[in-house]
Amino acid sequence: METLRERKKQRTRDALLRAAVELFTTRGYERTTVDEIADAVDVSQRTFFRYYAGKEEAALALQEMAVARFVEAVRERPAAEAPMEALRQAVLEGWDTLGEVIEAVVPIELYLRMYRVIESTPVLLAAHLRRNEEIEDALARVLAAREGVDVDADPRPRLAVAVFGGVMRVTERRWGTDGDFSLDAMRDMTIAHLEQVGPALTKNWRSQ
Amino acid sequence: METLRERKKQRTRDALLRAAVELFTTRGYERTTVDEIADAVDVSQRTFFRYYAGKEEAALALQEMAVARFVEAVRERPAAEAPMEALRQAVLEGWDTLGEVIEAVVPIELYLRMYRVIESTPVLLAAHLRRNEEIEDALARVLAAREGVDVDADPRPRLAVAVFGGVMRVTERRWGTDGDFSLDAMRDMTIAHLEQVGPALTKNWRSQ
DNA sequence: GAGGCTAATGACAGCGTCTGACAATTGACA
DNA sequence: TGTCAATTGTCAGACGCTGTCATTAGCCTC
Repeated sequence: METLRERKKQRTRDALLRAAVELFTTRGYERTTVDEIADAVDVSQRTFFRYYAGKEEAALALQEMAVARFVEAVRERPAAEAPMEALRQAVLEGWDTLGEVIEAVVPIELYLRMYRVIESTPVLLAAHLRRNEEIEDALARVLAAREGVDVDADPRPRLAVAVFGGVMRVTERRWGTDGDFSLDAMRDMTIAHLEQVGPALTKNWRSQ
Repeated sequence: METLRERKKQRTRDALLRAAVELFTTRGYERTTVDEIADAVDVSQRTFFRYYAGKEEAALALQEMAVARFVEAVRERPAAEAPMEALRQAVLEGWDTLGEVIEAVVPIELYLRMYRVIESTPVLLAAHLRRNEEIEDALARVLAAREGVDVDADPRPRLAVAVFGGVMRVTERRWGTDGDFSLDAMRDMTIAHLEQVGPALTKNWRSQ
């Protein structure tokens, strides 16, 4: 079992995250200060920075949990699967099991609201996109290993992952701005968009 | 002809940009302060912020010039061209005429060095990626108009642009880290990567 | 070409993020 | 229980950025 010290740390860590997300989703990211977050948990500002490298990191922490799950899912996909299909299956798995990961810390509802905050806050969106690139890099390595090619010499792993990432970004954005803001809607949109990539690149858009 | 006031403003604007890029590429982005930039041009810190919204904007200003050119090139492509081909031609045009745009303010050499600074500085890379998304949005509208489809209802314009953007990002990254850091190398790599997108998505990587 | 008008600048004060340093507190473990 | 190490609070300060107001400098009219 864990030591008392570790449990205490985990508790303040979670409390800080909860307080931060709560404030971000109500008052907005820019208009909540680190002092307010620290005060809400009754710790010093300095302590906040010991748990999170900055406001940004706290704002993206939930996303990070979901993403870690997704990358793990890709790693565990059967080696026989084609690269794009492995990514597709893993991301769908991710959406289906999102609840388990998030609910351990905050209600899923808060996660969804936080999503929109990220999308509508320039500095957060920027940080989110940069993080996406790091993930794409990791995924390219996984795919390259699966297929037995050199990720630094052969551009195909990175290209495939970049295309997939691009499609997912389009999906994310439409999800955040369109009407149906549910996990099911996200699932359906993911499938639909992945099916239309091919046609969008090659076919004539007007003949429809 | 321009008034004296306008010429003076343009001169300080350029001087600030030159000083900023000069310092960023030698001392590094994080380790140069706004005060240092302002001092180098002999203006107050407050004046710097009147010309550039922040350090970030000054760091990305050169990129911004090149990108504006590229978007304009896409707009002027013949309407008969297929979407992806229009993007391809425009970006190649962009690389070929880069010198004209940049040399008006700083030597092209500085632009190339600044490129690597952006790529290796987390906050700058993040801002760069977010800006890319804004550009992709604009491009999607252009393509949609060309093809006569609704950009909000039909996902294909955004998907096509996202794929193109993803490929360009992979190219940028390899360009910055690989050996040959010249505009010609960038040109060749762009062509090669665009040719390999299709195969990377559909074909079996091992049968080669 | 003198004077009034307006735009540009400088100087100053202040807020918020983030870091380093040191002292005080609190849990771990013999 | 007493020692050691980890965690926290406090303080000082750097840096980015903004609002405010007085000062300067170009512009335009009479």
